[in-house]
Amino acid sequence: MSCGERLAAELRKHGFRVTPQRAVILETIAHRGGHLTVQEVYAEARQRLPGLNIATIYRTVESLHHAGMVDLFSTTSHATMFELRDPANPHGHLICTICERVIEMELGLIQELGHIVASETEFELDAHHLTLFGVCARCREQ
Amino acid sequence: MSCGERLAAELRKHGFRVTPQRAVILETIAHRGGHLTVQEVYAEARQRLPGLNIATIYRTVESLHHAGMVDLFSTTSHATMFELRDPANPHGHLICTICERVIEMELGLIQELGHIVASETEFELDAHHLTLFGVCARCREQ
DNA sequence: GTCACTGCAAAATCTTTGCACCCAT
DNA sequence: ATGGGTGCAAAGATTTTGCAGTGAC
Repeated sequence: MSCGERLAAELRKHGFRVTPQRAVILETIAHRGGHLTVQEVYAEARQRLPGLNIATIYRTVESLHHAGMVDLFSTTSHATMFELRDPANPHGHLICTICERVIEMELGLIQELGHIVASETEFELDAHHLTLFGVCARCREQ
Repeated sequence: MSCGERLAAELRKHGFRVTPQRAVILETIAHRGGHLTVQEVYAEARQRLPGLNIATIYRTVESLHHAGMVDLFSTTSHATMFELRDPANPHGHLICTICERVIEMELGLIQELGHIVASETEFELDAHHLTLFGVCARCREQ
């Protein structure tokens, strides 16, 4: 089963119809991987499917988010970012407030942090989109 | 020295002119305390100083942020939030992704998390505006 | 055939910017 | 008197929404 077919099956499993728009959007997200903004997906996906409207991207991303297929997170700038949720690789994000680079954080570390926070507060971190802000090694040297 | 005078002195120390607009904006922030959006400050401060423009709030907040007097952080919705930086009480934020409530996190906990992250990555968390997303106790019960 | 989905256009937010005037220093 | 700060208006960017038509099921 190809990557596209797998995603289509995933869509149907969640009760979504598999439209050309959604196929292209999902393939774009899967192909680019990592961390994307709506604008980035729009720029790339419209080349593969001219006429694709940006409102469709927003609605698709929102739907996929509700279905648990993508995770959303905020960056220091104003755009909302998101990525495919891969059950095999849950992770978090370290975002550099200087260069805005996004670094992935291992599950083990997230769980460690989650346990500490849970033990000292009544708060339960979401391991699937834990996002921390700070300064990366590269920017700290400068 | 009153609260207003202290903030005015703080402004001058950073090389800012003390205008009526800035005085009102700072007093509003200090009075409301905690976590505010630009729109919230605008709504309240314009009542005290009619004619106050929202662009002034944005410019003031940006200036104060550069001077280290206020911290900015992102929430799940689109508005940027900020608060006065109080050197006597550095802390972080736990934001509930369901009710959007903002809970303060103690410095000790932040430092603990910061050490762990630093030891396992090359990333240095900013203790003055560490923000974590998750689900608060109240929402988890429902 | 249904109705979820899409494109389009318009609007709603949030934020930034150019410019002329004003006032804190 | 200087130039940093402000108001105003306009633009920019991101995101949402109403509506009519279309295509996946």
